[in-house]
Amino acid sequence: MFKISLNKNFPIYEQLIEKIEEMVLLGVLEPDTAIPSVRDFASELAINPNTVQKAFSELDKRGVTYSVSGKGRFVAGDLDKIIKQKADKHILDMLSSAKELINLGIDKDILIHEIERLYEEGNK
Amino acid sequence: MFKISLNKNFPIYEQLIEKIEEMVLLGVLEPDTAIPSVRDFASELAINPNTVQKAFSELDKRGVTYSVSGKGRFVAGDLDKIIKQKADKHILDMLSSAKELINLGIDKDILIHEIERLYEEGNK
Amino acid sequence: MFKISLNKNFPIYEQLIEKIEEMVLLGVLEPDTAIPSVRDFASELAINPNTVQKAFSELDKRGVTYSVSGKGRFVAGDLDKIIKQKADKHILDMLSSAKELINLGIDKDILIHEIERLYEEGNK
Amino acid sequence: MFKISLNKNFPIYEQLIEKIEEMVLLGVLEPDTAIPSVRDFASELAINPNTVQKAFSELDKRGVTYSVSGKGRFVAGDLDKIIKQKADKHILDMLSSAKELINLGIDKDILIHEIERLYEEGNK
DNA sequence: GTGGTCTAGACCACA
DNA sequence: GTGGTCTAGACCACA
Repeated sequence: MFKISLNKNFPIYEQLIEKIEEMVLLGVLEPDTAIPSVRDFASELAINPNTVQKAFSELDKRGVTYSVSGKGRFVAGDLDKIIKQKADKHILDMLSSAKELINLGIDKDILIHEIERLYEEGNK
Repeated sequence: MFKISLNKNFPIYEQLIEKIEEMVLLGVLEPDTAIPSVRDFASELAINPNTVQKAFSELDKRGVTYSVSGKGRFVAGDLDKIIKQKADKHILDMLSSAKELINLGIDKDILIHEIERLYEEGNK
Repeated sequence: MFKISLNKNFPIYEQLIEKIEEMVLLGVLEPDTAIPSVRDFASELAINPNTVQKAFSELDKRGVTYSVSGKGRFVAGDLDKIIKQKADKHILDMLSSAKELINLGIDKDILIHEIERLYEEGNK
Repeated sequence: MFKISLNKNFPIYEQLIEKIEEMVLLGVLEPDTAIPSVRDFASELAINPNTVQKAFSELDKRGVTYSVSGKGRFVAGDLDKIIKQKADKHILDMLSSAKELINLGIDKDILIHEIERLYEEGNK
């Protein structure tokens, strides 16, 4: 499915949240489709079911998934709002880094050039 | 001096490291100038001296400050290398956010526009 | 496990770092194997858990070990880089002593003879 | 005269001991010659007289210097024993580093080659 | 007075 | 149970 890193400072349940959210937002998991159960996830990734449960609860809270008692858990039908929120957050993160770079005296053009380079690579 | 947030996910000693490093790299604290003692810092911010000590040790290790046994702690004389490292790290952070934005389908021009706006604000 | 000296000029946490690092680099502790917990170490050696924690944090930072939140601490999987760094450091130390001996007028052959004797002893 | 580094972890009084001892053992300061007074040293190097005093006491204890009350402090007349001790200590240090290198699997020839290179450089 | 180390013990996030 | 952070307070080397 995907890899869990046992790296320090990055809790497993947060990695789970991030990766599942990513798969949902990128369309790998389609809206109103069922996702694997807590047990399946746990045994597949060899991690504690409590950890999976914690990640799922957070995904439900964020509106990325919803659970139907007795039937399982599904990808949310309307993801637009979540994508919007996510994008806003990343914009803020990006500008926060950019601000630090301004403070260090890095020129604007260097930043813009780096971003354009990133886009070009993505289009290859 | 500056404010410490008591958010559990942002340890006090890391906030200290970040804020002092920022003041040093921005030139608020001048090279080879003494910084307040462990005890002064602790009482000023109403935190434990050990917590300050932990932050200071890390700043020493990073080369931002150096301690002189029995005399106190001083801002490092040569900060160029550290500024370089810091800038590299921020570039990577910025591109990481930008990459997420690409994946979400945000157009390049929006990112660049945001960055240009940030620079303009800084120049007001 | 091993002995801790209470010499004031050789902090306990540094002794811990050195001894654990040695056991790791010599292969006594195998890669990706768990090492005893902070609390076990502390009670075994009759020292404070904080002191063990300090040593462990440094070992993590050096890449000798890594900690998994909630699960414990493990020997790093890839030690090659660290062994290389360690060897470089010891070469410099050795040459530093050798240089002092040159300055004192000790003949080169005496040094080389001593080193060859050391290797022969190791091969017995 | 010489430079004092305000580096962490290397007390000023120990730097003094090392540098004066070096000058004596290398013959820069001749046997039974007077050395500068505590006051002269302190003002010359801009350090605390107590610190100089502490270094001088240690040098006396080691037999490198001797003080004549009312007349000052002099380089010892017979330095052979001290040179011998110093050399023995450096041999042990060198072998200690060499031993670590053996443990890390470094070949003997590399060590010997490094030492020979050091001697050649010294003879240039 | 200044930094560095250590102990004792509490509390929290995570699994 | 495991690691990480923090407080309170002691003691030491150094200047």
